Amino acid sequence: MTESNSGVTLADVAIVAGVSKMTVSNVINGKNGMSEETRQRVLRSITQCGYVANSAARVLAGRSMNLLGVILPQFDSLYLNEILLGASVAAEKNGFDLAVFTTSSNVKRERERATLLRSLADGVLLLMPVANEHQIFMNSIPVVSINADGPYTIQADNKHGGQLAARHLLELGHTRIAHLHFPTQTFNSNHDTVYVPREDVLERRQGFLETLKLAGIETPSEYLVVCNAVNFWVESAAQEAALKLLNLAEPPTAIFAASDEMAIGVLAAAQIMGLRVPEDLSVIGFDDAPRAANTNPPLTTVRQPLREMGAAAAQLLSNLARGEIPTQAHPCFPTSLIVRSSTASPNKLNHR
Amino acid sequence: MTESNSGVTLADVAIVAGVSKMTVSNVINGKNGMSEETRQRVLRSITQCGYVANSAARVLAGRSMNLLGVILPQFDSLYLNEILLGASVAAEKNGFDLAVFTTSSNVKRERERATLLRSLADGVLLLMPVANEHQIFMNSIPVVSINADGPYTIQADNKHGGQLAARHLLELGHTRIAHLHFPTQTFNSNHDTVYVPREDVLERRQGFLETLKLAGIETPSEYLVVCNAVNFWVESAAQEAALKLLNLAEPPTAIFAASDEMAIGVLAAAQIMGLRVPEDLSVIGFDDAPRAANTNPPLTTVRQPLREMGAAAAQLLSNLARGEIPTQAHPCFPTSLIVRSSTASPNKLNHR
DNA sequence: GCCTGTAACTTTGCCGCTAAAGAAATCAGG
DNA sequence: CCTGATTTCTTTAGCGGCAAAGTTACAGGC
Repeated sequence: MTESNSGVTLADVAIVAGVSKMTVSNVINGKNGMSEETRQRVLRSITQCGYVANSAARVLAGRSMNLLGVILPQFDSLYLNEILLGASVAAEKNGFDLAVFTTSSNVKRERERATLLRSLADGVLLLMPVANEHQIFMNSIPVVSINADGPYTIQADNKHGGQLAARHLLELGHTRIAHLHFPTQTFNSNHDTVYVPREDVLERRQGFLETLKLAGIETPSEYLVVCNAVNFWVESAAQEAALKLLNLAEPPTAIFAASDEMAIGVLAAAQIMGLRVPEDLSVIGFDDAPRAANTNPPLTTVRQPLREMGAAAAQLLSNLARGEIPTQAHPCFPTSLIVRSSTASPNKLNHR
Repeated sequence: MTESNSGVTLADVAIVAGVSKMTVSNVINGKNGMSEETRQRVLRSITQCGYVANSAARVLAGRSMNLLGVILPQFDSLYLNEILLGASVAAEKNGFDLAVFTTSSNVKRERERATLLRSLADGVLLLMPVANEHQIFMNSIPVVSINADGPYTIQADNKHGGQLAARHLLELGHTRIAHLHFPTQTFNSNHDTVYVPREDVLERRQGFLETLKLAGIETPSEYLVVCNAVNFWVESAAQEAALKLLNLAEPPTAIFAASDEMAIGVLAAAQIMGLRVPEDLSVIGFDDAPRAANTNPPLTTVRQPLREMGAAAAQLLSNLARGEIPTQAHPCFPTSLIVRSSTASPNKLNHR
């Protein structure tokens, strides 16, 4: 019934239906100005030819695809996944669909995807970009970032988050507290020279260090470890880093991991070392990813409302795409402490 | 430095550089045939104007974007996530990037996205489609599906998976075994009439039931429950279904859930009922999603190698996109039993 | 019978880019 | 010095749509 449609265009359908291209176009787009008989004939011809519109041509001719683009490095991140979930729900509510592009943290690909979306989407959500892509979108479509810089951003109160973690461990009586964090610049798999500082990482660390300092605790440099998560194997990177920490002459009694995935790596390291959590080692994560509640033991963590933030980003983008001017360009979401079972007072007996 | 680039086209850059559009195009695309001096002048003009190419126009003019499209209902599925992970790695290895589109299980959106990708991507990975979108892609770009029908598919041995689950529970001595499964047709949020049977669900169930039957066990209809996962809240749907099962006059001593997410819902139901797993109730899942190892207790499950399957799909698509003819159009991956701690022999004393 | 209005189309032109063919200038060889 | 090859560009045409303006044909009013 349906014919080959490889190169079927409006023109082909028009010939079959015995009308002009324009009439076919009008039928497809639900305009009126043609007789019911013609409309039916055109519709029949469309099915007969197996016509499918060419989106590139449509876009070029000025139509919107009701698309919000998302650019992110990879899918294997609980953090990004939660944001994505929130964003997709909010986008749908606003009549937009999400088009998600991965870059593998490669500047060239990131740029290509940004270029593509610039002419295709009605707005872009830029997540953990490697380079500064804002100029690509300048004056074309709106861009929203999360926990990063830009004209429109959704922030979590990362500094407060760092403070919460530090305060919690201090209150439990810890004094030897280490911190695993992400690189303070974006990772770039392309060996180019484009790097962007990661404000969220810096602020989180700053809040943490400041709070310890106020309590009179100076954090030694070997207690501050960067987990260089090449290809996003954060868990194993954190595990390795934690093993080194725990083998120090003066090992920490508590570790503040910059993400729940890192914290899971730390839990694994503790198990390898035969340390009980929280008796021998307290572990606190960041994000409150869904898995955090199911770890063994359940993870104490600093929650940032990622779904809400993702939803807020999509909502902001939708508004901007419709030409509305938002009241807030940089909304900041609160972080909060979720106490579960991976933190406790340090076991004095077990100090080695 | 960089000017507004909202409507900057090749023509504008050409005027600034004092050359023709074609020369600018050639510079951008790394062709030769112009003097080094001209090339530099053009490059300078491009930066000066803040020119960014229009992808829609490029595509329309016949360029490939090196894109593999993925169409899926939503992001909140461990199953889809694992596939996505495998696919993105394999796609990158082949020089393609992934463009992932969500449909919210809405036929209209699904069709729109298919239409878009048809003219944009070099191949499409169709995951859990609501309707049969294959004709949209006919003779345009290759399509690969996973655990579904189509000209090219990646399959898991679902039937064998069902058999494995049944056999394992039988060997433990269970005779009252229930099965929670997905709807046997695709879910459609649009209230249209397009439905597609889900072969994977059917085969899984069939393998399960047949094995029980061979052991002389006839499964009563109230032991076969469909979890109608509207909006993909599979966990809570499964929890509810499990509660009903456990409140039957003759409750099952084991439940085979069609996915790990469902199994997690069952675990929650058991906890609510005050039943110990596996002492009072055995639970077996399907998929071997990453979370399965971290549940409480760790979940016995039937593994299907989702990452490998995703990777195989992307690899197959890459080959097809390059015009190669694959040796296998329907590779089938083995399923295997992963025994953890959520299954045990039924506790005779505890039979109520 | 002439003018006006409207329904039902068609024609033209352009969106921004690229492949292919054309043209002008330079250079080598006989 | 003429011819043919080479380099360095330019022109033309077309990808597949859509908006806007143009063209019929026919009905109705004066």
